[in-house]
Amino acid sequence: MSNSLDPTITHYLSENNLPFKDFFQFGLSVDCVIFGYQQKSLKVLLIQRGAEPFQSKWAIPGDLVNPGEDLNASANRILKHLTGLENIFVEQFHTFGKTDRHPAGRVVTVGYFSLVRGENYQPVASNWASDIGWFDVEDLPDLAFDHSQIMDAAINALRKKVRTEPIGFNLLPPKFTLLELQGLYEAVLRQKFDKPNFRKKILGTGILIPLDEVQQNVAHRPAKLFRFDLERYHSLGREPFSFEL
Amino acid sequence: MSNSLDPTITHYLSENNLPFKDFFQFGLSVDCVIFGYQQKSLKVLLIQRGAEPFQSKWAIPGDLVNPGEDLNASANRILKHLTGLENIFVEQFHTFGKTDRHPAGRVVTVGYFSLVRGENYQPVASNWASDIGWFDVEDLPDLAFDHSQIMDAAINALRKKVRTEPIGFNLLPPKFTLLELQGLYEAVLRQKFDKPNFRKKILGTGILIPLDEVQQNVAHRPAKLFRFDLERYHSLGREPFSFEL
DNA sequence: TCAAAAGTGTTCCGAATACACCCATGC
DNA sequence: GCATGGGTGTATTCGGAACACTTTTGA
Repeated sequence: MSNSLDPTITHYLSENNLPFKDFFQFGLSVDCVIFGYQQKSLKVLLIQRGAEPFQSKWAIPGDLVNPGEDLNASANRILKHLTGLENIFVEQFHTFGKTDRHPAGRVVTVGYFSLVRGENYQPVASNWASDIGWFDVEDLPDLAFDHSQIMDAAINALRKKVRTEPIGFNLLPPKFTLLELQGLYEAVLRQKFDKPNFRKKILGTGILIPLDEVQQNVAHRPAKLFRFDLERYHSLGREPFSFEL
Repeated sequence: MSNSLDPTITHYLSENNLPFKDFFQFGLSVDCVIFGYQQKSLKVLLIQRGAEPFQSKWAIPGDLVNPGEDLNASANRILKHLTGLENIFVEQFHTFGKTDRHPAGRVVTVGYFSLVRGENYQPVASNWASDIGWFDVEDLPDLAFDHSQIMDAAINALRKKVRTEPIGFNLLPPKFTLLELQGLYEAVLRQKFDKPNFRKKILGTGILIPLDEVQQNVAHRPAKLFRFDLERYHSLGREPFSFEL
């Protein structure tokens, strides 16, 4: 990475009598809202801060971006650090840059949300987290910084995205039943669906592959297992005009 | 804005043997893709760079964020500066932070897109633009930096948003005909619509107010004028489950 | 009277909805 | 047997697509 200056920038700075350092003085962080689906509820993974400011407050996991690190790499690093998982679904949704959002100075944070399966993560104690845990999205504690606002935006982004793209599968194990899938959508969208119609709709898309496997050890008729077919999804034509999703 | 340090940050830095300055060394800019609708086509406003790097290349208008300035304020400042307009539709869509995206160093840019009506702007020459002009989105020149990528993302964000929320009206004058509205959607979505069905669908939403006015001096039956009713829109219940917009 | 665009009505079809009903398993 | 969830079929309704048609203006 070069330290030479962009003539455009220097020109601008001298025109406006501004010292150079003021313009490369931003702190940059990534915050990652990690969603999970457990006990038929949508959950988020939060950490409890181990230091001031906001010591002992719950917060969205995040970290400063390293100077030579891409934003996505930063988000993946946080996920790896916290859950031990790699190659999981992660997506940027909004950047928060209010001047007063961080008491230490101008720190702009890029918000990501991530979807992980079940509880198969490694909770890792760290220097910046005294505790870590899953919270129901319907019952969240007060959060540090502007994290409540970031959380709201993340949940809205998830709800919006889940309606138009088949990302919900990232919250389920690779093999799942249709009623598990329905429960997931009901939890995310806070909405009940009719079982027969849900089946028809999902199966009608052709993006689910029925497996030759069924549930084991259940006190009722065992359900057939399915898996999501990403290839078939991509080979579909889409997007009618709806205007009001 | 305080210059005191976040103990979390300093702790982290000392733990990792990293100098403080490395973490507040980010440059931050805002790039604003300005869309317009003219001659039945979707256009964007570009500037021609007056300085290196990428001198004389076309680029998305943007600027460094001032230290005490919110991101949205920055976007609005750029719009005001370039078009003379205030209070116009603007929305953040994505943040671009590849380490090598700017030759001068680590500059992260927050992408916004904006919708303006017709050509009622004041093209302003400036120290960082040698020229300025509208380009058809279907026929764009090579752009400076990673701006082609940013432009693609902006167009996709607009297409996605225009399907689910009534933002298209920001590209039209306050009073418009249904066929003008239809032409706008056709240009943005690259798709033809059936006139009778389009009318029924739009009118059926109840978000358009018919005015007691018609077109003047047209060589055919003059069309009724309508305006968009934001209040009525907000008082609507929405969102069925579509999964495939 | 003709061109051009505005505006309406009707038919058809497929998807979404609302149900009623049967099936397989563990206890 | 019976409780529990798995799974299917059908009738109805609603909205979208296709398209034929009439109306109003300027030239």
